[in-house]
Amino acid sequence: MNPVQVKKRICNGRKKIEIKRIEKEENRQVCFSKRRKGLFKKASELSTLCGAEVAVVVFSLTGKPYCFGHPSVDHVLRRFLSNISGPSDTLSPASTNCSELINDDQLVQKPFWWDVDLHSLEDDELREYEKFLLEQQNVVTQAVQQCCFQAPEAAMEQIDTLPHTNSDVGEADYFMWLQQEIMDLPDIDPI
Amino acid sequence: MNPVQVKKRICNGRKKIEIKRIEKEENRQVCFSKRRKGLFKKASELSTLCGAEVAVVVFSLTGKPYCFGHPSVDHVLRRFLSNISGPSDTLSPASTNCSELINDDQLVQKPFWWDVDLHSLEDDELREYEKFLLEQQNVVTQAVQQCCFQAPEAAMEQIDTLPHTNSDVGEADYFMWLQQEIMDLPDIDPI
DNA sequence: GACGCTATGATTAGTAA
DNA sequence: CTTACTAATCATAGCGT
Repeated sequence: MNPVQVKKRICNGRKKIEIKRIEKEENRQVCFSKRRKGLFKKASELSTLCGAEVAVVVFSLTGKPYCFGHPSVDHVLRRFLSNISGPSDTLSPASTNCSELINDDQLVQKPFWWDVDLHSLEDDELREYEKFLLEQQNVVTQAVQQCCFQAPEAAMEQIDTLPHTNSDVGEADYFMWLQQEIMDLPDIDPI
Repeated sequence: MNPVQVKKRICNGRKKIEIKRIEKEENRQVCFSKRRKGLFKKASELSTLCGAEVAVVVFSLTGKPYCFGHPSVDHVLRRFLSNISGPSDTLSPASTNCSELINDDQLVQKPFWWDVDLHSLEDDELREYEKFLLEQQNVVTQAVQQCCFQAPEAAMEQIDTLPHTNSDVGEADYFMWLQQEIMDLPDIDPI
């Protein structure tokens, strides 16, 4: 090994990585390939060591799909989807093989689709989510309080002036529903 | 630190791992918890660094589901399932144009995945959602108040005793994040 | 594109609290 | 069920091939 090579080797090694988008196209490509491989390996080890069922699905920026699963991607996704409820239930045929889960009411706590895995959120997304919760809650509590301590008609007006959510999807429907709720409930316990 | 402790510490450290099922129940449990966390972190890094879409679904031996996804589990799984099930799929049309969304950063204001289309919810689901918001909000506001008016340490303890969400998925991660948030923010305006 | 290399940072097994 | 700790092992960035 000559001195030049030694010097180069010294400059090698992983720098402390900053977790943000890699701008350089080629580096990003290489990093994706390596880390995808590493991710699949980790998933494999987890399933082997702990007897867990794992499925991983990855889409590259170019839209190419990669997947890993134990005992199979299909098996795990079917099991998972059978637990999920919500508007996306066009996937229901996939749940046919999960009778043991569906029939066992004791064991299965069926999480609603809005039961968020907060670990998956980036920091800014978490802050946005907190903000979202605050606003939504503000709307609900104020509306209920209005209903309890004032005339329902006043509550109606109040709702329209409340700070809304950051969602443009279904917002109108939400408030329509909320107003209906307040009208329908004769007695609401103050919060 | 007494000599006994020192001796024990010397025996610490990771042994060369053999990738096979961990027989000892407790060790397997701990290992699962740690490696699941690590797996999700890796997945998160992959999506951030390389702009990839990633979904990870894990079932523990006890049947408890955990999931991670960016931009969301649902999004990635829909895309995946629509890809493998062919053009005449049973999925909603909304899932077919993912690549367009991704490539058009300027035009598309990508809605956060929690921006719920409330109109699509059944009545009981709406009530559940309201309950979910109330509980989540309760946790957040009380925690923030604790942080503002008491010592952060007291807030930490308080958080553990707060009513949790109805979600078993990611609950622990949420509180982990919340605690981290409170520790990181030097100044929080009281609500 | 993929693979080999290697210093370095990241992960984690075993354990105790 | 978590969390902290430490040393041993692993993963990988930036190279070259």
